[in-house]
Amino acid sequence: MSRYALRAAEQKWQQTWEDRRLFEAKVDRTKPKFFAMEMFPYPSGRIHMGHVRNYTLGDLVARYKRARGFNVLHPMGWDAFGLPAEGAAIKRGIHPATWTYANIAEMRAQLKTMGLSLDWSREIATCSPDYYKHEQAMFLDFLEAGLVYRKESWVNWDPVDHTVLANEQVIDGKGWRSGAPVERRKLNQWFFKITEYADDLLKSLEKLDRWPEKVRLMQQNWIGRSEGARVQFTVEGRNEKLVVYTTRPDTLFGASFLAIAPDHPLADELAWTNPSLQAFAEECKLLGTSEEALEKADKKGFDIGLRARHPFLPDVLLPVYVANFVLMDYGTGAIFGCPAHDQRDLEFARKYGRPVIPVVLPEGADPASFAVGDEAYTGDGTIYHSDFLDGLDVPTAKKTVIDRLEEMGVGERQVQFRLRDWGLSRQRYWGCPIPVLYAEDGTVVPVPRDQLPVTLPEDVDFARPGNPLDLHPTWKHTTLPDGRPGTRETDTMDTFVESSWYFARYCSPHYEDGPCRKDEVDYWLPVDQYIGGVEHAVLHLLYSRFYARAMKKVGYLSMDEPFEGLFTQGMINHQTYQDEQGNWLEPGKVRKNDAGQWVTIDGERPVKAGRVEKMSKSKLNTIDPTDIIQGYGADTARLFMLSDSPPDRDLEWTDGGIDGAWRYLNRLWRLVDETAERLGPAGVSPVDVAGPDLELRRAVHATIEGVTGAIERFHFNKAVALLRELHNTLDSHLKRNDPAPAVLREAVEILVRLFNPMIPHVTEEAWERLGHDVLLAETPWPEPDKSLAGADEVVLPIQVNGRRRGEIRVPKGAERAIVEAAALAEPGTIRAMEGKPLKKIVVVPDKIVNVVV
RNA sequence: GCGGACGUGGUGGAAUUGGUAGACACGCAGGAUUUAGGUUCCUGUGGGGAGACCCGUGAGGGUUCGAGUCCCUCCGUCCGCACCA
Repeated sequence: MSRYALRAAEQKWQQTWEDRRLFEAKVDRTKPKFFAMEMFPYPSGRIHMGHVRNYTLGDLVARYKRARGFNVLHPMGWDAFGLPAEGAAIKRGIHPATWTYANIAEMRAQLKTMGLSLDWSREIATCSPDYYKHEQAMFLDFLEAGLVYRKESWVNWDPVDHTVLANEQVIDGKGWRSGAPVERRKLNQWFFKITEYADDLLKSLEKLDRWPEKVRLMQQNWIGRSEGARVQFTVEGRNEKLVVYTTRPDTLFGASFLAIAPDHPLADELAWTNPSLQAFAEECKLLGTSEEALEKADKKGFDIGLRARHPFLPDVLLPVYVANFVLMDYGTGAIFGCPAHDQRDLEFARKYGRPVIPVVLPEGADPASFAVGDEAYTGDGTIYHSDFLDGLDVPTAKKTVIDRLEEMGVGERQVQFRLRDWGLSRQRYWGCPIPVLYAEDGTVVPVPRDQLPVTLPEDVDFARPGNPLDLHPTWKHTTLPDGRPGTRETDTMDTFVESSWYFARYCSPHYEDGPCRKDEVDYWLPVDQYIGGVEHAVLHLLYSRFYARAMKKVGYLSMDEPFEGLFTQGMINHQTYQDEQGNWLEPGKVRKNDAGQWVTIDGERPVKAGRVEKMSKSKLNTIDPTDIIQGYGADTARLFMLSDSPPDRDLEWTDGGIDGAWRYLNRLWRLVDETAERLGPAGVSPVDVAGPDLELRRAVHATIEGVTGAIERFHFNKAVALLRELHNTLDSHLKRNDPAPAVLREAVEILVRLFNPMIPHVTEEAWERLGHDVLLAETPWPEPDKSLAGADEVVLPIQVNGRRRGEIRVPKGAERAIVEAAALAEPGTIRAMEGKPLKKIVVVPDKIVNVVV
């Protein structure tokens, strides 16, 4: 069978599956359901290797579960809103919709060549009004339920993309797409109240036992729960109190100053009359928030002249600073500084000459001489210098001091989260319009439901910078329900909103009357296995968990956690190449010369082979999946993706690897083709075999068990290895003797069946060649014959003092005395014992024997 | 700085609860078939030694009859978070 015949076979089977609507899912309460889902792609134009890996993994799971008798839902769609479409519009003068739908068509065709067991009848595109009208309706539901609100706030402004970014989208102080340093701006923004669920989102992580530990930890850190207290300070000459947040109220007696954020309301107010304070605050805001900047940044403060009274020490007045290291959006935007027990406070105190008063005495330290040097003491110990707290340990002191603050009415216990509400407003065109209107006085008026969807205008000018919706001459001007003139909200939603509920839409993708049909989502959800990249560990995966809760609250869903099982795949890497000038070179433009050195393919210029890195356009180390599928077939690409590297680890793309997969497919086909005539009739199981045939049968059934277990545990590389091992075993049987036809048929068929979820085309072709009428895709997963599970005899390694010296063959489950005798009689044992007396003999039944002398 | 993961041949990687380290591949070497080869087949392939054997899972120590696996110290690589009070 040539490679072109293989390509033809792939098309044939893809057509057959489609014609028979094999993968279209329906509710069937007689079967257990299984919802297999991979992260849907952004329609950028072409699929890349990351998609191939993702969908190969998901398809293996879906096909395997189907064979195991599950009613499988395995859908696909398009995360179709997003900024690149506007980029294309600006650059090439194409409307974002045109560009997006053309990309979808292209990528759908590419995906179809992979032979995925997808239910294409459920395909969705989030940029379609059929999708986003439900998103708008849900927005109004959330608004009524108090889960969405609007407020003026400081936002992360991306000066290149001209839009606001969520905190999650700011990486090292830079926009996650543009890479431009983010600026701070004050704008009216819509927010999802994700913090309302902060506690639940955190606690429920424990129940997600089929999620990677790493992802749960990242979310835990992101939500960032801390327990502490709010403490009020009275400020001399002012009426209102200054409230600080602290997790160390036990160190209150060590306080030597207060500090507030540069954008704290008090700082803002004083800056009006104090130009140098204003200058200082401006300087702080300009300071980058990048890693390096923070590393180098000095602790800086500005004494604003106010004095705050210590709540327990009426004689102590603490100076109030504006400090560059205090953040407005965490806690209250104000802190008390206790230099002895906090490193930042210490640096600040040393610089501005504030006293350092230790109040926690480390165990074993001398209270008379203990002093803090360059490092603050943050450990446990005994409280001292602290009046009514003296002698307590740290946890008890925290409790005691908060109780006292509460009694005095100057503070309270407070749980604080690092998580902030999800700002969803984006000043962009290609997104879901936020369905609200504004009266002339600024009052918010929800768009009446019978006016949904609010669709995007098509005649848009992308040439001018800024929000095209806002710049549109007429679109935003409209009439309020009561007849007064009004304007539309011109911001669109963050594109993470669409991906936060698409799993629910898949359950009833054509339902008109709401985002999802209750009976359908109740049957299919939650997603049993979700597969995608770890880069979404906090963004998408946290938003979706919030959204499921919100949808439950307004009555659409019955569950909280959308993804019961999560698997995060590794990246695809490839070697990088550079010429002498440092220009990146494509893999196809370099080769190894006879001396084994890398050179350019033409001019013999030397090439520097660099690190193996994630495939990226900028480093030109990408391989186009379509080229591989055209040249070697989808099964080859799929087998390569599953071989060798565990799916959660990075995979290095190599030509050798793809050749290896290709050669194996041919070897598998050859086995089927060459033995097909010698097999017994289909459907007859071998019985009462002995000798080599029995051994072969045992290997076959052990492989069924091994492969099944490996797939269940996502050890796909192991599953491939076990199958190749069985193939090797079968080959050696074929060479040494002639297996009985029924035994040979069983071995070949099991090999083909176990390989089917990985390489569905060639195995389907093989199944037909083996004389079956029923499609392999409709054939159940094989069951191992338990009676073949164990051999009668086992080979036991014999160790002497922990070193392997020989082996014995004994009946399985042999008595200890027999095993010991055989072990001690083994020539290798006798030699290694060197006549020394036996001290001890350890026998692990059917495993190992260790003789100790 | 904080949190986490990992470290096994030339390479990717195997090794249920501690029980024959290197499965399965890639690569390499030698051989066979072929007009040819992105072909197939055979043999070998952790290091040392002619050999019985010795040494080997980042380094060092420990527990154990037995450690890649468990404990301690150190080194290195990668990932996430980062002035979060």
